[in-house]
Amino acid sequence: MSEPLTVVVVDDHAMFRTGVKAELGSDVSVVGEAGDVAHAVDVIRATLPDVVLLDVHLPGGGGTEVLKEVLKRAPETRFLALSVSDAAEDVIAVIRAGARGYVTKTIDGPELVAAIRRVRDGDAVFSPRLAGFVLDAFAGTIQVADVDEDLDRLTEREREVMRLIARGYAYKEVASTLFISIKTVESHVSSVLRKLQLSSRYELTRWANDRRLL
Amino acid sequence: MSEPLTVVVVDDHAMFRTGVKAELGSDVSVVGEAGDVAHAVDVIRATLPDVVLLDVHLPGGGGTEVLKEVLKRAPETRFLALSVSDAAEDVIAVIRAGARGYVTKTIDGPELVAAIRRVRDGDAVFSPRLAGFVLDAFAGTIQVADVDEDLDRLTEREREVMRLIARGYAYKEVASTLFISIKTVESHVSSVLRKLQLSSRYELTRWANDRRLL
DNA sequence: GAAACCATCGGGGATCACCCTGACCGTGGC
DNA sequence: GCCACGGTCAGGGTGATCCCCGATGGTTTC
Repeated sequence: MSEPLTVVVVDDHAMFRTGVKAELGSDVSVVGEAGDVAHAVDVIRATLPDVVLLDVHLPGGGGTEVLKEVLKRAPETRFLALSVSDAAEDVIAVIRAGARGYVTKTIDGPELVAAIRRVRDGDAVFSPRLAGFVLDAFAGTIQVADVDEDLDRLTEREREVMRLIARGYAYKEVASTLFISIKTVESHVSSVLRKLQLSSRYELTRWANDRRLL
Repeated sequence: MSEPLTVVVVDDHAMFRTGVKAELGSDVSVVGEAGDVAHAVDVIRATLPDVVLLDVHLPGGGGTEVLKEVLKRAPETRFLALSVSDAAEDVIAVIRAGARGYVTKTIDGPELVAAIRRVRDGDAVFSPRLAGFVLDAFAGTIQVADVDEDLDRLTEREREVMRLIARGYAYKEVASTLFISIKTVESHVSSVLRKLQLSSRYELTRWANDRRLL
């Protein structure tokens, strides 16, 4: 297992880059480094490393800019985000942009080497606590809290009707599905729209879709 | 660290459930088990375990049904999916439904105990190879390919109109936003619906929403 | 037992969504 | 010069949506 593992380190603090290189030791070969977005893109394109260690907060647009630019041309490039931040929005943004992992800078040398190897092998690597953010965002559970405030103000019947309307059923289809008259459907829809402060069923579709109620 | 760790095992094979219980040993207390969706929901509601071990393929609707039902009433329940399948769609479906982890049945006892603990503590747990699926789906890279085929057939103006319509704007709102007449909007909407083979703006809203075009 | 909801309906009407046919103009290709 | 296409618009139609007014019967709350 002594394939040369090549890495580019992108971070705006030179001292930190030096520290990373020292910690990585002889198992990993740092073939390039950069301190801002433009240089990072150039260096990565020139060296084509196995893995890019990428700081999230970077002058010139942030780490996501580097991801976008590089992946446009070389989509197989693998990125491991390395940041002091453990804020959900940072993690989610960089994963959305295509990073294959995210670890905080509290990580030690051997752990970082292991993480780099796993990213190189196609795995995804996360500090345990961070993985939760990603999955929450993915499953949409983050927004669930404020859904209920609105959603709870609907009666059971209104929710039923709302679900069908949001799915695109016409009033008369809802009516025959629920064995009630069209007029009753209209009346429920009116209540739903009023309670949710929406003005049309199209907004309702979007509302429900955003909250994955379909 | 000897808090009682309670678990419910849901799997349609009784023999497998027995095997899991034996493997888990004394560190974990199996407070309930079930072999189909309905029983699973009842048992989980009755026992409120720390973690539910959930098979993906289950008679009566599949594991996602259990997730939906239980999370509706008890959103804090934590699920660890346990399956023979490592297919991307299975993994993604169950994560979307709210599972906090996914491991294959090739896992051994101690690993499973460790995974259960981590899920209980709020972490997300994945077999390394599977994490990639989740992140790919999250970053939207899976669907990008077939979006463009349909989307590219729309003209620039049609795309503009489509975006506004899908957001829930009425025809006349789109008209005044784009400084064109309602009739022109109608005409573009017709083209969009025809080209995308959709039959109403509700479907359009969902189509755009699924592809994150909003 | 009144008050406050909820679910169920109706009439009537204004507006909107969607479709069809047909039209005009400008750009670009052949 | 003709033709195809994209963007603009019109008339006219049908059915759907949404709101206004109302009504009835049932439950729960005080």
